[in-house]
Amino acid sequence: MEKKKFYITTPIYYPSDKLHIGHTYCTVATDAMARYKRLAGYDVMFLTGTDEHGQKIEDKAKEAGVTPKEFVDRIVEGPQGVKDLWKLMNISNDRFIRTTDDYHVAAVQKIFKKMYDNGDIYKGTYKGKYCKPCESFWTESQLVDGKCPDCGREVQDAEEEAYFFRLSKYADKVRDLLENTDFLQPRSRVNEMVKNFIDPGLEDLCVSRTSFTWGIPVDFDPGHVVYVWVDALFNYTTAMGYMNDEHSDYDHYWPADYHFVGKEIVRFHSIIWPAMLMSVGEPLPKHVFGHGWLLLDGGKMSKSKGNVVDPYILAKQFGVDALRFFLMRTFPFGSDGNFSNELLIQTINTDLANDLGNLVSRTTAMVGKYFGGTLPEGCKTWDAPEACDRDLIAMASGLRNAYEAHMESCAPHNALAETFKVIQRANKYIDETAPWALAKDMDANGARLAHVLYNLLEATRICGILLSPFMPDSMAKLFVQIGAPAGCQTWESAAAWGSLPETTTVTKGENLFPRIDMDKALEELEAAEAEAKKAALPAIEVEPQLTEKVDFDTFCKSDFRAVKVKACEAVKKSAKLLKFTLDDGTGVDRQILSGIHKWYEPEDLVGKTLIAIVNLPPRKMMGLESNGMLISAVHTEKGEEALHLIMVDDAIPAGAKLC
RNA sequence: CGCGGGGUAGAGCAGUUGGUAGCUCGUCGGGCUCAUAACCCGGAGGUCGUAGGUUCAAGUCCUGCCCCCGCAACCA
Repeated sequence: MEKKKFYITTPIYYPSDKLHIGHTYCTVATDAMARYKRLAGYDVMFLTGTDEHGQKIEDKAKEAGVTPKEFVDRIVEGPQGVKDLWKLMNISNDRFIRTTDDYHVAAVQKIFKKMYDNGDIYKGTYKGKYCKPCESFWTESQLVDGKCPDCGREVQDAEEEAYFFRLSKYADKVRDLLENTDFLQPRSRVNEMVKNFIDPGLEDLCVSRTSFTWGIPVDFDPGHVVYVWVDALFNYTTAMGYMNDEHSDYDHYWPADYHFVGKEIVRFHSIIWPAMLMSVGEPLPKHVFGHGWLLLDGGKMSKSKGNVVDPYILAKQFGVDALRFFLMRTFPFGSDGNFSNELLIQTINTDLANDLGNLVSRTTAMVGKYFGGTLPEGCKTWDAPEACDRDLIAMASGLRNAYEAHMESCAPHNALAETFKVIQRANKYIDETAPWALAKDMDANGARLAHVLYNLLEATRICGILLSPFMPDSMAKLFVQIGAPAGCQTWESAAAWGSLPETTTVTKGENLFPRIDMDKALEELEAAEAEAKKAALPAIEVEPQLTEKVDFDTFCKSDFRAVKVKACEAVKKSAKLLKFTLDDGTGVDRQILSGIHKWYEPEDLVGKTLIAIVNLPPRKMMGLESNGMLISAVHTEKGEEALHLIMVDDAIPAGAKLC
């Protein structure tokens, strides 16, 4: 029988900046779901990608002095870029689409034309507010105090020729889809969409722009580019081969089973997307799931607040699997959650180190200690099971079904909670059966002991299978440690108690999840964040040039001279000051104080030829008189001030005037 | 203003179709020693924002009010 297909997507992310923990959250969730479905025997297609067009990217690229394509290339393909991040996070996407890919561009043009030909896209005028200096259109609601949100200047009414999509035509059908099917999940999002957007009446959607060029051109009307949502939303189909020959599995995988999206773009996916698909006559995706946000200190995470969390730092510090697990275990998938480093560490310690890691550790240690690593034959069965045996076996055997139900309703946090109940039950089982007591008389209790340990390995194995979509690498290690061969790592075997061969050999390996020292880890995190922040600063910065002019005479009044350092010493009790004794060509030593100890040691400067301005009025510093000022070049490097004394050719005699 | 979400033990959160209020951390006490100073058991601690209502029964349904957060065309 052919396998059932399952097609799931993440949003395509907007690469105007580095991705943060929020994007990671969504992608990890999608990945866990995809892996779960593969485990359960589905033919899975998992798509992610990047949405690379639009004004903002055009602007950012200009700022960086590169072309838009170069700009997105760096963020998508470059070091610590999008693809790097997904590789690091062990994301198992089958395909990756970039909206700048040729086949997608061509397909979108065809799609646009198709909707134009069938009358759902028409040419009209886009009325809005226009800011002349910024050359930007704004809607009424975007304005800040009635002024341009970018520059704060006055805006004026303006019209622009644009194409519109007849969204209004599909209002009733979309309403029906939202209200009477389980298309949009969780259910609470339905109200939000209907009340906010459909009830007030759906307006036609502007789907082209002329105010910028970084987009897919409308091929039959030069000057217009396709507005982002037509461009972006159809990625889910073009990546499968819709309207292009790059891929050929559109018929196989479409419609998508799930679009996982953040709650802020639910609207586009639940209203505009179905409407456009209706227009082109293609089947609708089965479900859109709008998940919650990760909040920081109860507020939104954003670049402008400067409070984004960097997944690279966390993964490096705690491990990829621990981070993946934390994200899925802690936050109810449909609602917002409060992210904190403390919570992350606590979750890792409680669930992974204390409960799971320790369970594996104590179990394998005992099999090693009491049986040399291999349990004897016959340990699978026991004639007179005790209550705790039955309880553990029942819980572990029933786990897969409970887990499956939660995964099917997109509640990975609950699936994990169920799994950890079994792990906790297993730890308790050790206390109840007290294997160390049984081991004292192996002749009498050896068989019972072997059975107890077998039960523990089995419970662990089942949990390991069900945790593997969340922590693939760690569970692979776990299977090695408990001696579970491939045949008993399957979905089927997760519901079949007793799958583990009786005489497999356990290997006590390294700790799967080391316990984390909270204070120390927080300190290290802080340091890593500070470092990252520093690295993000511009490499070299210099003071902006002055625009105010000085007249020539004023300039000439400044007397710059070459001077030679006869002696130089640090000023006592001063962190910064160096005292220079200089030959300025007059025959009388000149003393100048300069606050540059941070950059130079006095002994290194003796004999150098420097430049000083010599007709500044004398000034006292730390009780010493300074007659003039040494000239240096200053700039900022990675946020730190840098300074270089101007040193000139030693052939220049002391006292030579600069002009 | 509108719309959405939230207000549950010291902190952070769960609570599906209304039926004895749970979890993690912390705290207090006990047990165990196989294990990653981990594990197991028990105690203390909540008038479930507030005022009403429906009901034999409400954190859970209805109404009013108070406080917090988010959204309003491209930040998951």
